[in-house]
Amino acid sequence: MTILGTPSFGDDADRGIPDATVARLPVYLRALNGLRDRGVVTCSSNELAELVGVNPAKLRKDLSHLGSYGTRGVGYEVEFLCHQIAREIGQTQDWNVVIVGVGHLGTALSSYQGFSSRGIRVAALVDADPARIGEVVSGIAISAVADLPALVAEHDVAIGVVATPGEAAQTAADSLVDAGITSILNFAPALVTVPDGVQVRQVDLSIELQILAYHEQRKTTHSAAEGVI
Amino acid sequence: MTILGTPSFGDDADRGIPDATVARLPVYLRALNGLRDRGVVTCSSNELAELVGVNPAKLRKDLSHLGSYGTRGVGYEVEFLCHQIAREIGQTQDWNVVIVGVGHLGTALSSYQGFSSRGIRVAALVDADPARIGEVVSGIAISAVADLPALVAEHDVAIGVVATPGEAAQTAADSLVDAGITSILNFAPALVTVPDGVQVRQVDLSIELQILAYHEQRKTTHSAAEGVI
DNA sequence: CCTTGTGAAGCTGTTCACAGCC
DNA sequence: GGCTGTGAACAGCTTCACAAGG
Repeated sequence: MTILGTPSFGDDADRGIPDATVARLPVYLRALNGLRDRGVVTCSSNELAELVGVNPAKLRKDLSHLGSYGTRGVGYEVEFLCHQIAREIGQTQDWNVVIVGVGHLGTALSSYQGFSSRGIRVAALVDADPARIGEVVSGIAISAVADLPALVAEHDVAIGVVATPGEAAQTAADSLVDAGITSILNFAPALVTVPDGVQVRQVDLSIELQILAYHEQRKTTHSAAEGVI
Repeated sequence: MTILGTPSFGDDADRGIPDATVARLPVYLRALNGLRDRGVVTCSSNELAELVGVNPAKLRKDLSHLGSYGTRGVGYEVEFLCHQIAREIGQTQDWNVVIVGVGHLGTALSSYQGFSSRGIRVAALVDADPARIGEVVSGIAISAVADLPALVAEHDVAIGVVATPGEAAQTAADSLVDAGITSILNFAPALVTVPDGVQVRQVDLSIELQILAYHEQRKTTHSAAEGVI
């Protein structure tokens, strides 16, 4: 879950799809890919909604933002819908990313199976530790931070991933911005600030756990004060 | 960001804090801890809001759900507010978690600095590969999946983390449920289904990247059709 | 003065329910 | 008949703006 809002995205009233829908399209696409791989040809909104755990009406409204790609009385053609969603969220092209920080987390990300299967290619790894430069991780040689601008240009990198310790996150983000990156995914447990026009999505693994902990706590603190009639 | 809603949380109208607020409290708490460590005694809603990047009014409304802990004309006392938020989100006690799947991701999570600093203790590691049982990772010996119920009981584990490959995620979740776990954080790129009463939060690292890719694509596809007057 | 706390307004997202079409 | 697409109602969250209080 991404916590912070994305204030001031720059361009406004275009023909944009609602944020909430954009966040769900990849989920739909994964389910549809699964169906296609199993040879399913068509699929109703009810079936797909059940599969991904959302309300069927919401699913239809989401899909309606892409166009009228369903057939009344029948449903959606799986193959065709896959293609349309993939086009909309930019999965027809591969996206090259660079990971800054090759610790445990960076290593895990560089070999994350969820990336390769979805058009995301880890094109380069960068680490601040000079001793690690040249070391090969997941088939990629680690480069120096100073090489970022060259790497970005060479591999046409559009997105930077910060996987450093918290203290180094801001420095890493700054290096990415200096190298011309305008979209950053930050896994470090720290808030980073960037210039206007640069997108940051914050993924804080401990916050997710804390949300679960909050609900757990409420479960146990539940035997307390019950309303008297 | 967590994508899917959390339908049917079981108990409803209690005195619950809105979900959106719960998701932000840990962010506020981190910022406040930082301020406290730097010796800051009081803090206005404007300052804190600026720090974490939210609207000041939203911050005040969020905090008002905890009680009236501010002083008009002055602000909030940092130390006191830390304590109140920590109490509310259950950070006064340590939460023990078990990680299922000790690949790169599981290893990264087991040593994630963001956990230990926030009351989350990795109490046990479990892997399906018999060859890895007994191996020590981040100071913890890997156990067998069959030992889950015993581990959960012994360490009073409240939350399970799934860090397996996608194919194994459902099996891992099932094992956790069987062991009595009712809160699961799933990092595998796969949807898992669980019985009613069990909470799942899905963290899909590639979805976050795809959302960024969508916005990147819109930036570049922008030179197209501009409205004619 | 200052800043909090909060009604009220506004906005975004969700759900319902049904018309339209196959 | 079944299912999509969508207006309309609804719910929840955000923002404004200001009264209340130090």
